[in-house]
Amino acid sequence: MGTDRHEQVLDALGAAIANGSLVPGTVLRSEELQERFGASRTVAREVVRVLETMRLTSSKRRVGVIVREQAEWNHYDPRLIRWQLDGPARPAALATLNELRSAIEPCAARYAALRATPEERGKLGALGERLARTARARDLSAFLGFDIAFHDLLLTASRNPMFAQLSEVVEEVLTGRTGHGLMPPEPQPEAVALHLEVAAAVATGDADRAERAMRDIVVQARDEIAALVSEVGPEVE
Amino acid sequence: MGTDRHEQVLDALGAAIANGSLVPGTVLRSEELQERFGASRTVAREVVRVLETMRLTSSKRRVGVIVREQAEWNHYDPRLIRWQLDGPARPAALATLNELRSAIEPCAARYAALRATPEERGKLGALGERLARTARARDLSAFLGFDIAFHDLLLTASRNPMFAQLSEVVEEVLTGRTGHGLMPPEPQPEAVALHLEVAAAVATGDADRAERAMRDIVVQARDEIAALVSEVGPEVE
DNA sequence: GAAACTCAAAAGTACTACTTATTCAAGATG
DNA sequence: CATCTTGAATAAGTAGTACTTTTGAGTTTC
Repeated sequence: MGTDRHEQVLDALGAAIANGSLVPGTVLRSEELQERFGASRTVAREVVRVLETMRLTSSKRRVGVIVREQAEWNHYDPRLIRWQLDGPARPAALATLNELRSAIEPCAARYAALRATPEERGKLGALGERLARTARARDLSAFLGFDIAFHDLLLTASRNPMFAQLSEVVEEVLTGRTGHGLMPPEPQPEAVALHLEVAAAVATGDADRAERAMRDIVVQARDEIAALVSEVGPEVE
Repeated sequence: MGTDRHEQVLDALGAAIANGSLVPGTVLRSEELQERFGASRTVAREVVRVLETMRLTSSKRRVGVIVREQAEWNHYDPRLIRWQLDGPARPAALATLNELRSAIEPCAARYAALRATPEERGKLGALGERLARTARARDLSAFLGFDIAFHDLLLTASRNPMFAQLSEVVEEVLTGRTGHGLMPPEPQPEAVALHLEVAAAVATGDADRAERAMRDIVVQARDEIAALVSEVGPEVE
């Protein structure tokens, strides 16, 4: 297995902090952690080190390991994102991530139009076509797959490593959306057209047009979600 | 001192990876690391653990510690950002970070208009005023301070922890810009007016207007930098 | 030549001993 | 009585040794 002792304990303790079971300010002693998780001193120490670099905790001599305020956490750590998505705050986490992606993607589209390789431009067009085909066929799961591939490729082609890293986030948001009834039962023709528009703009290197089309996409998604959420009431922070 | 052994070795090794001294694919054995940095086994192991969680390295039994590809790194880790900014790739890193902030801030302005507390709205207006005053007085360093405070407050008021975390990034970009002659010798009246526009839009809760004004700000900054860089030639990736 | 088997190398785990910094409190000093 | 000093207790930090597990690579066997 790829799950050694270290990872098990890290997941357990990290998730406990991420989902609020261990409120900020809580003080843990490393000896206490060894008992609670049946881990050796070595494992406990290394787990604490990792949590410290994720800024979930800070260690002080003579005091112990202190759970930090949420505002201090490194919210971009993939592990933390995972823990939050798997916890009770999943809806709030998805909302946060969706806001992030809606901010990034139009800008990523712009730079993709300026910097994508010829291969990437071609492949983006091909993905757009497949997107349109699966939409017509109402094959929702295939559509999702191509949608994710489309957005991932665009982020990669932006040649900005910080944008590219958000592929996982976009994938999570897109799948999370279809999985929770936050998507119409069949892909909207408008959205498909906009994807083709983005691909065309990238193909011709039209940065402004690519950005505008992608902004339309995320705005549309935002409005849809807002409409659906308003029926239930907004999520608390 | 706050600099214990662990941190020293982490900084040394992390920086070496971040600035490319240790190219991806390089294999390090933990024993080798102990010698090179004169560190104990404990320290060497914990440092490797941390680098692993930052996705700068991966460890495999029977092989060693492998330096990962840049694309796999967690580029949002504050430490990694620091190492890159302090290394030879500083210009490229600043460009990447500037693209990130220019993507985020308009969106952050939108949500700040929707979710800021009354106190925050007031304080933002006050900062806008001080910004205008120092601009008129041509006090560039005071202007920078208020500028940073303005953008930080806006990000915080967006109530999105992932946006709020980028305060450090914005601070770095803004200071890096003035520090390297990438700013006019005195603040541009247009930029100041746009900041006041953002503050006014947030005060009245006008999301669209806040987003638009902030977008104008980052676009203006982008064009200025592009104009100055084009004289020297574009930075390589 | 392919599959199974063995061996050794290096990371992972565990444990013990020692060092250092920091808090808290008792006691000295003004 | 207040304040400063000192020291002891505590918990994290560092060091080192011993043992376990995984796995890549060479070797044997069919």
